[in-house]
Amino acid sequence: MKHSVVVVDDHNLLSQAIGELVNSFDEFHVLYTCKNGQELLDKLQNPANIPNIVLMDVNMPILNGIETTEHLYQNFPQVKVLALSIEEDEKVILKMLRSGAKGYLMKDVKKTELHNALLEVMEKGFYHTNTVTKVLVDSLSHNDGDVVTLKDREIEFIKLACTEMTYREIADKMFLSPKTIEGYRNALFEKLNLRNRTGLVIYAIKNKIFTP
Amino acid sequence: MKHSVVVVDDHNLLSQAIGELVNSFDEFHVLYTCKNGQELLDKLQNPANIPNIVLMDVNMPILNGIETTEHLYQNFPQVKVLALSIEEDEKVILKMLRSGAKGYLMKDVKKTELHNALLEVMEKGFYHTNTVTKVLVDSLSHNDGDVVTLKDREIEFIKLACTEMTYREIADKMFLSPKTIEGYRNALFEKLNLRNRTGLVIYAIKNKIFTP
DNA sequence: GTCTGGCAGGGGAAAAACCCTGTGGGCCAA
DNA sequence: TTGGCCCACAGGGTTTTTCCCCTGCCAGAC
Repeated sequence: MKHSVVVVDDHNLLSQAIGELVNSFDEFHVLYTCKNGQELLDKLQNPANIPNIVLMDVNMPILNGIETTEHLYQNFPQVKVLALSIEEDEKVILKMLRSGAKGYLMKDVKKTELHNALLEVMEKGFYHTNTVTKVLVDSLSHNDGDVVTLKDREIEFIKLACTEMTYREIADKMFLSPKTIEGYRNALFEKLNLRNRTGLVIYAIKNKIFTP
Repeated sequence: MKHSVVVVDDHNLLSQAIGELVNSFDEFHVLYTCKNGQELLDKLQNPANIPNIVLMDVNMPILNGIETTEHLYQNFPQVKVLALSIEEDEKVILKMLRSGAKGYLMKDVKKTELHNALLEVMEKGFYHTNTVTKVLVDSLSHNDGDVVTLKDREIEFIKLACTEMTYREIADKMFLSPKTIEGYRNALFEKLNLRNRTGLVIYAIKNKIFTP
């Protein structure tokens, strides 16, 4: 009997196209496709809808790949999740794996590699490309002790610093003295290792505190 | 005889999956797939490789969808380009259409809509979804006269302004006087309607001059 | 010739960046 | 209870950078 696969991706065309691809493999067939995590969880209420493998996009609206994977790991541990993403961001990869994904595929993998991944996941329980393995190894040596945590008020400030407002205007908006704002700024420069406001803006965007 | 289609997308899996989808339509077959615009142009040197339709991703490395479409429009006008993208940005859509694309599909279209689009492009020569039509109509009322064009040297400056360098350091790097750099900055502030460097950084990122 | 555009400078006001000090409230432990 | 400590907040004062206005040179285009 063929192994069942569910594709979760918010882009209709992609989920269908990937589904088509999966169906072309002898050992697998697509049970159904979903547009987001919520839709998948709804479907899984019916035991007949529980697949062997979920091919999950990371970036989705409503319920994203990470949250959904976490939920699956808690409630349907028998389901193997393979993450599928264009993201090469270390943090995202690690988050997915921590959430319980059995593998992480870049969207530019070849058809044969997808086939391989599906086979290996069913057989060994996991599949990791070289890229992902490297990220994992790096994350060990990488001094991950300096996980900077920002306070709510600091984040609020950063967002305002990403506009054309002067610090004086930001101070007014936050009902604080300009001097206090300087304090926030200096603290952030210190702990994020930045030289000036431009650095702060780039940091904010990189870390999705502010989205242009 | 079936109409020939070429898929251009930097993500291997996606191009193959979409190819699979196209092959499932009776009236079409995939000639080959490419990873970027350059690869396509290379292929087209051989007349046997000229397809009826190109399904082109907009975001690609090396030679992007817009430039490639422009080139095709100049040199292979008989080839119909259908843009395929997750981007819903008005500007991008307009750019693609101005470059000569015959249609613009969001990547979340359904299989049947892709089929429709392919059929219509072969028959009528174009295919536009409601979204795209709306953008076109909007672009008429929208004052699109202020299409700001930036010079090469200005773009070079903007990129450096998106770092933590001071203007003096930027001047050194560009082998110019700090005063000249001020000139660039002031000209940009003026024509982009900005107040300060932070505004410039946000502008650069929004318009993909600089990617964090 | 004139005109435009890239380049460069002087001078000055404003903002940003970097010092160091101080207050008052909450919290914890002697 | 009290003294010590941390922390958000705020002020004084100074240097550096940014921002703005106005002028001038020179080469290449018209």
